[in-house]
Amino acid sequence: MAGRMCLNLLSRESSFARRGSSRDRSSSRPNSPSGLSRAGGLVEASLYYARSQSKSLSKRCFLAMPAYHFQRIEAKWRAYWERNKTFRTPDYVPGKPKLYVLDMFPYPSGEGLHVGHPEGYTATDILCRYKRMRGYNVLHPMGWDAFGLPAEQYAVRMGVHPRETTRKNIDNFRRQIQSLGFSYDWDREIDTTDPEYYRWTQWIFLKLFDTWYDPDFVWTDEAGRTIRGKGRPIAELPIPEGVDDVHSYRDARRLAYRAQAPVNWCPELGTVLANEEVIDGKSEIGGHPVVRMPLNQWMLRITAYADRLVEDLELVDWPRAIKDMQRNWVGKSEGAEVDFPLAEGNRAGGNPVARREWSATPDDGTIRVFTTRPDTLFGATYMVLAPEHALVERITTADRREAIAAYRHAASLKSDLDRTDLSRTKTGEFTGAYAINPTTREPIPIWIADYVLMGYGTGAIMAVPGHDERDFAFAIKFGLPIRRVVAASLDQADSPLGAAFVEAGIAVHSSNDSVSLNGMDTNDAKRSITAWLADRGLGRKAVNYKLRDWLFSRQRYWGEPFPILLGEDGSIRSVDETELPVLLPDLADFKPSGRPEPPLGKAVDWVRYSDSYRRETNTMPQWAGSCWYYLRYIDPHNLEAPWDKTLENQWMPVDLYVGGAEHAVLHLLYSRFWHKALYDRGLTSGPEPFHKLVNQGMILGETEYTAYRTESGKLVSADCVEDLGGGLSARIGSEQTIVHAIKVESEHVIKQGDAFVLASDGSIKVDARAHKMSKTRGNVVNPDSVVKDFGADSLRLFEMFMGPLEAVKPWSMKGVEGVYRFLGRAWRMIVAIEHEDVRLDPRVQNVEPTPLQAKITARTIAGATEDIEAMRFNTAISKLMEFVNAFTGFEIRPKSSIEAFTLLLSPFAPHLAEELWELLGHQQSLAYEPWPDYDPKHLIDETIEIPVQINGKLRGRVVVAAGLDREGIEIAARNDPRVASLLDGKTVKKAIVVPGKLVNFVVSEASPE
RNA sequence: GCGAGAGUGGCGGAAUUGGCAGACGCGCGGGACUUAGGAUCCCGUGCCGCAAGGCGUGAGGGUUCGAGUCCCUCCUCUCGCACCA
Repeated sequence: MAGRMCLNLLSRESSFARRGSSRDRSSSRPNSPSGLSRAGGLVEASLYYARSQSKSLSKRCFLAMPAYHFQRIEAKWRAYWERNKTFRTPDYVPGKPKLYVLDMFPYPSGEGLHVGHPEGYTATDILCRYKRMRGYNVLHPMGWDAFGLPAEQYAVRMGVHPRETTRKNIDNFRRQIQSLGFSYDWDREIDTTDPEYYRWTQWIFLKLFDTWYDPDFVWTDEAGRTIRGKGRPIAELPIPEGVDDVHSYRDARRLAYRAQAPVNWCPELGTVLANEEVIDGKSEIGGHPVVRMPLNQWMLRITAYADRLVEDLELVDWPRAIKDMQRNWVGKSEGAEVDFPLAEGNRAGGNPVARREWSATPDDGTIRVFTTRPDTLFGATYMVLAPEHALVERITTADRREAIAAYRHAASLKSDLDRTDLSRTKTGEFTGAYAINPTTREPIPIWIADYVLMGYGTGAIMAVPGHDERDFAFAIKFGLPIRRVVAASLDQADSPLGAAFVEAGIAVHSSNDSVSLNGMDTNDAKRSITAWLADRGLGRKAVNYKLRDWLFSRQRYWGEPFPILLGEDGSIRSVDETELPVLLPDLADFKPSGRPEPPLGKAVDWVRYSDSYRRETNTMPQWAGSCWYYLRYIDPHNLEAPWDKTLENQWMPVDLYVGGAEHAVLHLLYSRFWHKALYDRGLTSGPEPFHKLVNQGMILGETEYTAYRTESGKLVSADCVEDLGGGLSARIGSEQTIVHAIKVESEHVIKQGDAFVLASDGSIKVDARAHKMSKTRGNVVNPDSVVKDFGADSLRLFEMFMGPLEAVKPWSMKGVEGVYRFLGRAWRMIVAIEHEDVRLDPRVQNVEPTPLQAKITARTIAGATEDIEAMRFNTAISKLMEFVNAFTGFEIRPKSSIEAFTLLLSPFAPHLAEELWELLGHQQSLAYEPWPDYDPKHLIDETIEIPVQINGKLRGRVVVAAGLDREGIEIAARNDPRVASLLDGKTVKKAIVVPGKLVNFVVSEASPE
């Protein structure tokens, strides 16, 4: 039976298709928006229907013509916008305020777009379309972040040049993005791999190379802010007397410098990685192991800007979480540096803690430490050096040499992963040497241990086991003395320490013949002891950062070449600006060697610049291009400069920046750093690039129900299942059994209490959750298929209707159908469906709205406008739905209301709205039509319904005049029959009347009868 | 462990400053139109209850005439950081 039905349908469809195609030839342009012949509409529409929807929606009726044919409509208006350059943004329009709305540009992967991309893009597009109608000159560009590892890895795997794959991927991304009808100014499209783009990336690098940071320079910027510290031209760097090698002196102080540094080498990826790209000792991309090795690398001195990067977070309107992450990443901590003299130096005689001058670098006989708790100095009972610390070799005593060497060797083999991931059991070795605690003058043993990191502070610590958890654990393990020097109160000065007491408190047992901290609170104690140390040249206030300088070179092919020449004599020279861009040489073999020599070394002719200079063969990391792309959009075709300064001043800062939270500390910190360096050099007009930042939440796959089954087929309740690393297992009785996950359809699951269980067996709990979309899970939703089945407008609408933009939320195909139905209802509200051609529904008439209609229209305009301004697109859409629900019930639909609705709909579903706008008799695109207005008087009700409560419980409702006073409302409430009967015989102790809100009678429980 | 955020129907989610909990959509139930309906339209739908009514915003306590919203304690989940001295 079903089969026959199908056959019928198919034959009907194919006859339509035949008819369509014969007409097709005679009509000049089926997609021509201007050529929407009213008579041709039917044929055209059915042609599209039969062709493209037959598979997915074949059973949907199309006899009631013309239904909502999104494919015809969307193709038509995309072509219209493109042909008319509707969204081309003039550099400047007199009288129009500017608005710069930026999306994080995508990395064009081979996978194509996923539904997460259009989430942020739709949000910004809605806002841009809205603001254009509000009279703003809106800059809304798009481009491609196309250098980087994945393209190269893919190219290596497939044996195609990355230039080819990149071009193909960009074309595909552009096609997909354009299919969603975003109002980008495509004339401003940029591509970071375009030599005309990366020429300027190299140019900015040269600026960084030409800049040194003067931390004490106090200056006032154009906004009148006083700033301490400035990046200044290297030519202004003062060269001290007695410096012969000016070149080396300068090179060591540039913002871009070469240094031999221990780096994160990832053999699998064949490149070094920045600290930010290493997670738990593994590469962020791919999760490959990373080892530390010393290499000569390009570094960017981001640490010079650490303070300003933190302070200037005050200037921007960003989510608190992102600001916290950045602050955390910079990791500023204030404390003191303290010098501990080695005890061996003492043998020569003299006072080890005699008054002396503080030296910039500690001498051989001194271990310098950084501490945030100088107030606990009296409790330092031993010291620990990082295994890599330079002094270890020298101070280790002969009898400890072997053990120390073994420990250092073992530590060097450990990857960062081993050092952090393994249980926090402390290991270490005693060096045999002692240092002198400058406060107690006691000799204290010096250990090495890998819980002290060479990369932070001075690579050495004073260990205060009484007041630091790590030191406590170490002291317990190795039997080192633990001394209390802080107590919660004075009477606890001698109470034993069962664990480290790390909070602030009162200093105890902290005095010698020249200083006493006893009785001071922690803050005072810090100040006092720091002053005492400074006075003796033994210490000083100090600030430390977790932030490291940015490792900026990669041993890869697909990146920007450095505009740098290396001399035979080891000198470094920049390429002349006029020689930019330094083109990436064509290489047939661009595979990484697996060793730290970059593939560019294979371009022998390219490398050889002259007899005495060869080119730098490292390339820049992927972040380089994205650090400044927002500036290039402003002036994308400028051949003379990266951007015109007047234009920069006019457009910057970016007013709204929308993208994923995964860039919280990488891209967003790096680009702020570049922007500040450019600012210091007078190249940008403000200190911060992005004023308001919004992170869209991740879109998860559809909610899945998972049950668990043992290998013998027995079902196991989900709360017994645990993941013990290797795989899933369940505890049944006393036995541990391997289990497997099986997918359960939602109709076989019911809710019981707060858990889901199998409908067939309530004792078997089932996991219900949405997972991240991934290829392996097979839950990835392809926007192309959504566009094909439901149209771009439906996709856009659903992306916004799912929930708040910032929230993580699961995808739902049913939800897409829901908004698709809404668009269909909107269409049928305006378009006559009983005719064969596309024409206005006769109920849409040029008449005055009724008071009710005027009220609904005004409310919809007011509500939707407010919601769009606040980026609450989900509730804005629900208000449009309410409008449609109301107006489809009206037999007469005033054109003015219908037009207002169409304009309100247009930012969300622009294709459909343009089509309706044309149908309503307008010749031009609605893109610049003024946003609908309303008379506020329609928002005010003449009568309102007020809830009446008795003892806080809703007992009735009364309708009263809107402006009625308290007494009037109370009388009305008392007169409500139901309320009156409930109040009968009871004593009203109090009547709370909130005009316009509610009435609450407080009555005594017992009635005095 | 530290930091941030979030827990509301079967599901996604609404709910100015404390003032009618559950807008809107999905799903589900019923009906209409139909040869047919996975189209469309109409009605219903937090839970318990025949009803009257009662109970309901993770749990417990508090403030208040009144708490999803404010305060305290706890639980769960998500994200970020994680031996940073």
